Amino acid sequence: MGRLMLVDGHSLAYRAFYALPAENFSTSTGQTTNAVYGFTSMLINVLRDEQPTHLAVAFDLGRQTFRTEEYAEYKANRATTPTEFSGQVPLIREVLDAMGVPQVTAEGYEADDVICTLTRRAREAGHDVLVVTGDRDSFQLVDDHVTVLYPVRGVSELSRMDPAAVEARYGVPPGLYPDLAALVGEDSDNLPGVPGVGPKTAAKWLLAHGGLAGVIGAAGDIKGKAGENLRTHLHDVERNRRLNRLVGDLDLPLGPADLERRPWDRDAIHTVFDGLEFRVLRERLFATFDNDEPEATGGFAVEVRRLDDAAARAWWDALPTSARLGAEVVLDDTADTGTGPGDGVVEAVALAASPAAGESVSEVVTVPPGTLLDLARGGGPGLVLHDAKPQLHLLAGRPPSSSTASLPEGLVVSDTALAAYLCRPDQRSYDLADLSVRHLGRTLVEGEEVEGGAPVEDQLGLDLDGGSGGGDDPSALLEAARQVRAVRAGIRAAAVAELDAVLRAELEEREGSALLRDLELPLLRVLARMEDAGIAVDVEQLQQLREHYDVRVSEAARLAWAEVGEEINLGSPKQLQRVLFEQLAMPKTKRTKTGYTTDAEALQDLYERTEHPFLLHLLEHRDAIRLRQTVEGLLATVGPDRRIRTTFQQTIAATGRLSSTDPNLQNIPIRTEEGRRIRAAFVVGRDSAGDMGCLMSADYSQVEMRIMAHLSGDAGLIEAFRSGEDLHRFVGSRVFEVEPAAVTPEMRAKVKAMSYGLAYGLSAFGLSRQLRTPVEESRALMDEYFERFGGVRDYLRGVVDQARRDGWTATILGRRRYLPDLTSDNRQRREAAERMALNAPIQGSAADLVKVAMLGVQAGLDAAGARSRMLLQVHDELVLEVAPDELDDVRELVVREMAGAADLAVPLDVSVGVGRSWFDAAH
DNA sequence: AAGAAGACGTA
DNA sequence: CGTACGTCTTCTTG
Repeated sequence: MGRLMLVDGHSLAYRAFYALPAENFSTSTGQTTNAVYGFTSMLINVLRDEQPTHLAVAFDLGRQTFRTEEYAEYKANRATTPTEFSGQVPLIREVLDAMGVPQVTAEGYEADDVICTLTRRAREAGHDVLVVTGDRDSFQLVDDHVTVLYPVRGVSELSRMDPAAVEARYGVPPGLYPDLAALVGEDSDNLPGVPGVGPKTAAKWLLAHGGLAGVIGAAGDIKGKAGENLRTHLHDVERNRRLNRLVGDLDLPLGPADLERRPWDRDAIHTVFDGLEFRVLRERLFATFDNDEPEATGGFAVEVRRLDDAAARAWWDALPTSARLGAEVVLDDTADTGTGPGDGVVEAVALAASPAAGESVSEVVTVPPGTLLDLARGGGPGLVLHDAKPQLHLLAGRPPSSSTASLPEGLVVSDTALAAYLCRPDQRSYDLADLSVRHLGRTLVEGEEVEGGAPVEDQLGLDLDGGSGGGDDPSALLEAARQVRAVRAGIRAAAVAELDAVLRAELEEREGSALLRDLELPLLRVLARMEDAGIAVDVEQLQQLREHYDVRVSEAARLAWAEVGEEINLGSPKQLQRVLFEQLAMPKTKRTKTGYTTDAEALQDLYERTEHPFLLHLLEHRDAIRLRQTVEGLLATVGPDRRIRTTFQQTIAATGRLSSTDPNLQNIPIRTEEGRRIRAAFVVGRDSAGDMGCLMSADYSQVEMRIMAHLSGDAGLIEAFRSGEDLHRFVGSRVFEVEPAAVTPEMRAKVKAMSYGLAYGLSAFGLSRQLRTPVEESRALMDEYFERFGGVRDYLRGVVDQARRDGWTATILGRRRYLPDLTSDNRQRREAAERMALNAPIQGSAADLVKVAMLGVQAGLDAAGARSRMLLQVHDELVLEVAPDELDDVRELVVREMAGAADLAVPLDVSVGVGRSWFDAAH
């Protein structure tokens, strides 16, 4: 006895398509996903709620069926299927494939017939059946063992149609429903019924005459207008009944026995859901899945021994020096350090040796952090951490009094988050629990992820909530909590140990091992030291700036409000749209998903056309409020030592770049005069030994174009860089066939935009929009450009071809980016992937170079025992704080390391500036 | 409370 | 209809 769930795929997808606003569901590549989302969401819910043992989804095959053959008008009233919808059906099928759900179709028949056939056969096998469909014809299948779940109100709610429900709704038992539908007609199928006969009349007749045959037989006796209509439409009614009868004897490739639910392909689900950008839905899916089949995804069983200093030393010494230990700090987050949320005290480090084969319970020890650091200083086993940098900060203690620089060399031999990132840099997170599920097929059972933290406590037989069994001895409770923390960290350490082995093999396969070992891993410590250092700011100057911008904000708002006569919220695009396009009836701008854009470019354009002063005040307000917010954000993060400490993210950007958060110091304004005042507030500070001398900013000039020249081998471009001539002037003189000296600023601007656009996959359309010139002109420019620099064109083509063949692009150092969408049937997705393929080797190689340079600079500073230190990296720029007497040495070091980061076909040009502030150091 | 959308800062 | 990010506000949804 099982429970078979049969889903009408098209019917539900259609419901979802119309229930969810398409504009709210699209991927970054422009694929609409509302139907996929709605369908999948509904499926997850219904699986969760109904727990079927068997499952299949039926799909229609085209529009030609035996019904259209009998009656050409069948469903002919339906508008042609929107392409937005049909494009999503294959995606839904991909989701189902990944979920291991069988799909059944039958040529010439509809999904309903498939469902009817499977229902019959399942009933014969003794199963109960649940039919999930938005097609009312299926009500004829309902009986004591067959229930239809019928969506009402969009996709969020399913109505449970059992015999009683059908009868309550239509006044007839399920068996008579198709008779009733034949009389009443079905608009959605273009089947007209008897005029003037609705469900009430039809039910009355059917009950009085025992069914449609009876009604037809007694047609002559039925009085009134309705009876007359019945007699003139008998033919329609009989036809309706033939068409709405579901076929129950199809020859199908699959029977109920083949539909038993099977394990889902986690990797496929990740791939599919990544592509669809369904993050929450994936979590819901796994939540449902894990609850369904816990035995398929056992967690980590650990046995934790707490070692004191002496025991830890003995344990450590017994390990082979080549051992790799999965590690995770044990954080006592109940200890209030008074320094903010998420802080705590490292009470121990959990260490897990790689498990011996067949071992089901991992042995984990926890050791005191001080002991561990001591031991590691003497060499021996290395640690593998997951997302090591924050843990290194915890281990090192809080700057400025402590620094990760003090941690033992060789402490961390790998980082599983970095390894996973190098394997697949496009993921948006490298959560240990996700990776564990994905690569180990094991659920990382963590207290936080389960209601009430049950699993770990269960494993320990503890009751932390202070309930009846918990006892009220406070020290016992504290001890129990400590043990829970140790077990949680121990589980993570055990997972890391296993993950390390798997990811090392995977990374090796992808030829990324050296990148991890020689670049990212050493860089991790460099970044940690930069984060430790922070950058000094002039707080008073920032406060003055805030006031200055604040005045600008108020003044601009006042003037803007005066122009429109009401105090609208100038930060609300919605209210702005109302004022601009309705109240002031300005010409419409570019469309967005929800209306018309009010971005700065559009506002500027509108101003040029209307000269309405409101627009100027609005732009002024935007600018000022943004600058004020930037300053406020910075002020909020200034530490007690007047320094700002960012976090560099090493596993976010798919191209290999770093990113900076909390606060983001990679997007401090520079383009406008007003914005640059913020840069001037970043100043040289002091270290433990006293005042530093100056800030130094060193950046690569045109690094991406140089990499393009190198990678393409284009003789003209290489010559441009070797000649020492201004790049854009040189290119302009070639493209426009004039002497370099005769290149006008306009010509230079055009080729400059073209050159930079190349690396982004710029189109003639995009170029024309940017240059505000006709498309033909920009196309001509592109043609001329490629004519002169044919190597560039050949290279760009070659990159995409290679990536399509191999599935990935690679940088100079072999950093890969996988782009499966290059072979997508969806043009939008494919072309977006092509642009990424063009850009990834260039942006990524630049990122490689800067990282190499950073390692070199750090090594040079360390070797010299310098006080000077690196503070920031802004993609092609390094910012350092230089000690007074080290300026010349550091300048020389930085230029040497940056320029020598790679041996390219063109020189790497580095420009350096120094000054009291970041602004002054700009050059 | 959490997420989407729109806007905009950087390279 | 140009790549890669992060963060803010407003608005919508659960």
